Amino acid sequence: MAREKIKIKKIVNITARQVTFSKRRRGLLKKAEELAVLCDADVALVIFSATGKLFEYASSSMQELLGKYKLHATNNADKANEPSLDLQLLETDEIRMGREVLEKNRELSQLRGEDLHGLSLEELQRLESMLEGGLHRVLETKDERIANEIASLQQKGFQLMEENKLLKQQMMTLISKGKRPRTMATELDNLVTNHEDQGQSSESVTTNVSGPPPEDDCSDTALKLALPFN
Amino acid sequence: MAREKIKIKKIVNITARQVTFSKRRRGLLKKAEELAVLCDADVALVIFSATGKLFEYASSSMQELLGKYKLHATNNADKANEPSLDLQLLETDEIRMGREVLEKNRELSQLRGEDLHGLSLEELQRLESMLEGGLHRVLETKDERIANEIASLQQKGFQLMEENKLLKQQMMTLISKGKRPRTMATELDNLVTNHEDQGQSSESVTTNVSGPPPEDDCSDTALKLALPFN
DNA sequence: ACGTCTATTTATAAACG
DNA sequence: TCGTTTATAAATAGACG
Repeated sequence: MAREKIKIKKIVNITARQVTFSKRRRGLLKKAEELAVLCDADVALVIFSATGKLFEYASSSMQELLGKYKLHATNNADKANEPSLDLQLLETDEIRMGREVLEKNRELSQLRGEDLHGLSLEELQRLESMLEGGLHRVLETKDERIANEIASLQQKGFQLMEENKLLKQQMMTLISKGKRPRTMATELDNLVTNHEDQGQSSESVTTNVSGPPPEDDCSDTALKLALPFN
Repeated sequence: MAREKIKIKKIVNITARQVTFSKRRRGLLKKAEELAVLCDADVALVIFSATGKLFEYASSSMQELLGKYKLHATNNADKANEPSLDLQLLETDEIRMGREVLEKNRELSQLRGEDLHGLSLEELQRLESMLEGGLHRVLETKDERIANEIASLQQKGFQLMEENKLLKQQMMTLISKGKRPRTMATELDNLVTNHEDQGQSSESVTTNVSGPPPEDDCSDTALKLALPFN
């Protein structure tokens, strides 16, 4: 309900669908709560995303509400059916779930290309475009992720080079002054504090620098810093 | 949300509360349905008025949805509570099947490329090769099927050409002998019996030949015979 | 994915019949 | 208790970062 009016039918673009889902979901949950508060009503709202994630709101205990609902539902159904319907419902639920499992398995094995012999040409086409779409989106996100990792590595590498340059300068200064470290701790103190005086974009680096084994040379330190992302 | 802004707290005036309830209830039900349709989500909404009247919406079967909800709830609750949380419906079969459905759904939506954000690079690679494999096999069987259809069509076409050639010869023979048909039936009899003496692989054709309109020329007959496979 | 912005569409509070 | 109207508050589609 904004910029453009939209038809109320499944949004085809997956990204747009997910965005709309998260916006409208929040709106719906909010309105459910408002109704419960304003009008002193009992409200239970259960939402499953297409991907199976669960979102819920209940003005009181969800269990309680669902129990109450079940009473109403079975009461109304009893008018048409025999009274022992509750047990029947449970059975059919199981059966339905069993069917669902079978159906999902068939779909999965078709997508894996395992059980294609009963399918018409049209169904094969449908499978094909579904697989192509999925593959396309997988490659997209993979590429994106890889690009990010590369960029991140480059960034870290650049920071490390800067670090190393500074560290070498500090070393040279120390050496040229003829100083000799009394303890490793004090030397490191000097390195860090001096570096903070000169570096501008060094917050993240200085945090990482806390307490490296003094025996390591620079390249080894670089390796350690590059590791923290998988 | 109109004329005046209102605080979200219980409306004291009873009449106003009931009016607001009926308005907002309709709005909420509408929005619940919109969310389900737009985003392909499963939505269940249960509303009890303060007076105990029931209003509900479910994008599919309410029973199914509530079953699904119970599974999620028990899954999450099991982590923190002892398993005896839900006394009524701890049928292990149901829960196991439900878990299976959830799992299958997740897999399916990943294969469709919809829910890729939680995945590692390795998992993406695995998805990619699975999709590629599936696509490969689908294309294979599709190509195979298409090749078969083409070969079949060519075969039939060849047979039909042979048929036509023979029919024309028969026609020519009849005409050159100066014969004139007394009845259509006898002429057709001649055509068919003569043809069966010479043709070898003509079973399927002769069965189709029963009772064609005699006004048709040869090309039209060929058209009719070419139809029976889709 | 998530937050922000903005132009529009929707929902709705109050009033009236 | 309803439906209708109307002015205003909210929700949100699309765009951007």
